[in-house]
Amino acid sequence: MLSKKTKYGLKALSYLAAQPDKKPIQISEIAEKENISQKFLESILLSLRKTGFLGSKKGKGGGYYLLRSPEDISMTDVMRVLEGPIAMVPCVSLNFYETCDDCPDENTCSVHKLMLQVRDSALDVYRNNTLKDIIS
Amino acid sequence: MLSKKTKYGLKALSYLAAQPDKKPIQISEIAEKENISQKFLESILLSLRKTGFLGSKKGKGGGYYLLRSPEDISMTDVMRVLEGPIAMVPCVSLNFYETCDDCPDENTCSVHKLMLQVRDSALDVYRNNTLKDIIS
DNA sequence: TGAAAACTCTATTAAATTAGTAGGGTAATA
DNA sequence: TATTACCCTACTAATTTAATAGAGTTTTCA
Repeated sequence: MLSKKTKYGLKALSYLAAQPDKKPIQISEIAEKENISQKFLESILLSLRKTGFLGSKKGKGGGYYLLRSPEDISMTDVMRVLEGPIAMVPCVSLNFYETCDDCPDENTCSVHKLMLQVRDSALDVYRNNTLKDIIS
Repeated sequence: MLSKKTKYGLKALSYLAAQPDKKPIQISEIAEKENISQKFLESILLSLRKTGFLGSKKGKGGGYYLLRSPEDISMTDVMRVLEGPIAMVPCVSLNFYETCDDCPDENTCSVHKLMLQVRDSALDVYRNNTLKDIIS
């Protein structure tokens, strides 16, 4: 299941991408328009800023804004930051790989085999979608 | 993330599918060979029996066995029983559909748009894999 | 220059889910 | 008829999620 954090993060990014210009948008505006708890959204936007997706401006007239164009923001990167691993098991994860302690051999593991395909198909989708693709 | 229930369920089904004949296999044997807590596995096998994947035989020489051939068991059905919805959000689920209470319009929702593709790609994988496919 | 606006950070918590554990009960077979 | 093995209910510890609270800091503009 997609976490609320990811869902809200995607909505916030989409909201910013849909703006006509690059002016900073206040957290309160995004929270209200997208029906998100403001405090929760605060922490999500903060993590998107720390990972290079958003910039922020303090003080009056401040807020958050996209650092790159929507067509340059891949869903692969966004999902990894917000949701974590794309793989459903660590033993097929590209960026968060871990061995299964209960599994003697990955190569003969049926779960491994299936989840590898699921990961690849999900990656395909994320790689073929930028922020621009999902807002139009 | 894939739940342990699903992981163990898949492993148990694979173990049964890999048997040379259709003799009942005891829970204790599967639990030991696949490194699964026996009591936990009990509850998983029970749910697979109730949903028509497994049969069981009581008494001495009893155990669990597949009711259908591995090539007739689709991963789509197995995943829905073990893991639940294949979709990552209820608003794109075929079998467990629910509206989002925070979302005014599905058709313009970027999350909806992305997750629809992810669901379809996952479904493709599950539909193209039977139990036989993942054990060989 | 100072007050308001807006971001930043830490800590806490309530609810839900997961992954088991415990223990008794029931049915079938040799 | 005793043993084997499935069946069922209830409980619980750990983890994660989704906030909530509240204080603090920085920037801007009048």
